[in-house]
Amino acid sequence: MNHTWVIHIDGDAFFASVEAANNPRLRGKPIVTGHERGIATAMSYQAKALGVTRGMPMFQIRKLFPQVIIAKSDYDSYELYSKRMINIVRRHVSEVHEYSIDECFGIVLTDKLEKLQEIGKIIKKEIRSELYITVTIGIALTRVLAKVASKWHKPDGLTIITTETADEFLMRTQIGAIWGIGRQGTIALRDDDIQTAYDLKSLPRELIYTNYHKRVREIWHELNGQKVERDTDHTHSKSIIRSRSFPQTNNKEIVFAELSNNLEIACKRARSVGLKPRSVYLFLKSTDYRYIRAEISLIDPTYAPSLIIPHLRKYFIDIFEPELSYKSTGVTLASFVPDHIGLQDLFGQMTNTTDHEHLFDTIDQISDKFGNNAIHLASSMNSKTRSGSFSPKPLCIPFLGVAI
DNA sequence: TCTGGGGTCCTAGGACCC
DNA sequence: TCTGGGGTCCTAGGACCC
Repeated sequence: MNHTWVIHIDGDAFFASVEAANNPRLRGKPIVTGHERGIATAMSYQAKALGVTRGMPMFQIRKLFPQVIIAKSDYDSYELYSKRMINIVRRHVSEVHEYSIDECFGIVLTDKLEKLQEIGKIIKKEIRSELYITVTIGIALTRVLAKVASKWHKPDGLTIITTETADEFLMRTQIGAIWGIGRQGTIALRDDDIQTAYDLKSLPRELIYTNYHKRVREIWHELNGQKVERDTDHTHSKSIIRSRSFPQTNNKEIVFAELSNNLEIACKRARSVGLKPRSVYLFLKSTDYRYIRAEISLIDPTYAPSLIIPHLRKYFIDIFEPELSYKSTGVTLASFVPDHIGLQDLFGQMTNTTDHEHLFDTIDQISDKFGNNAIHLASSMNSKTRSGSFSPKPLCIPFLGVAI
């Protein structure tokens, strides 16, 4: 009888590996990415071996490990490699679920362990020879178990967990290491004297159903080899968030500029995936951790920020409290409508958002050529966090604001 | 342990209605 | 008008992941 196996593919030190793949001189060297943020976002295994950790400040890395190569993040490349990696996986499995930029799940139907081994090996081989990066693969009957397997031997590993071998693996896996159980969950389960994945797996069903929430119940099933269907395909995002923190201020114009800038960038992303939001959420975070938000419902969904700005300003004025000091703002776009669906009003007229949207198509082309945010809304001018704000030579363009 | 940002999903609790 | 119960819908916020 054939079983449906889950194969989990996980890029090793993904961002750092892509840097090395793009630049052969970096291969085998200690690399850290995140130069633009001043802290390490990803490290190659060589850098990890030296003792570099996630979040470590760059100045410290430079001082302690002068041999480390510091690169700035190149998300366009990471996206590209991610797509290529998924395409290779797609050649060998019947179904692929994209999970994150460096991970995906595939489905394989077979009852032969050798076959699984073979598929795992060929995927690894093709990714290595075509992309110059390595991946770690975990195979098991469920996603949770496949994640246990891929954590087992990193980097460049291939581990299969079968029904027969599952208990050995689970006895040696701390509950906190299980996918879906975080800090709070670990505390709660430890209180019940559940220390390992095996302890959780072995609990009687009645106990799981009377004492625990949905998430733990689902994990319990998956540890027992029973698949829980859940949407892991994040190909179509349900929301686009853009937020940034900045040096604290109570200056209304500056805070609004940050908000406006976030809106512009979120809209650009929405345009790139062809999704128009119906809902726009804005939030302000104050230095005393107050979280103030508002929701805008758009009558005509649009990803032209110029059409949203007037609403944004109105709601912003409502929620802005001048006596507070702020450190962050953000914008969330949600309730998307695909942009190939033309919205018509009651009289069959196309809605009048299209002029603005065409304008932003053009702006997107200009930014592709001259860099992100070569052009931006005048309302974002005061934003300190605008990417590209270090570009030279301001250039005035009538009606649009200023391009830098 | 926190930093920092981009996401998804679930739950508790309030509002509202019958 | 109050009491009570039940259902639904929405939102804020928590938890988790990468």
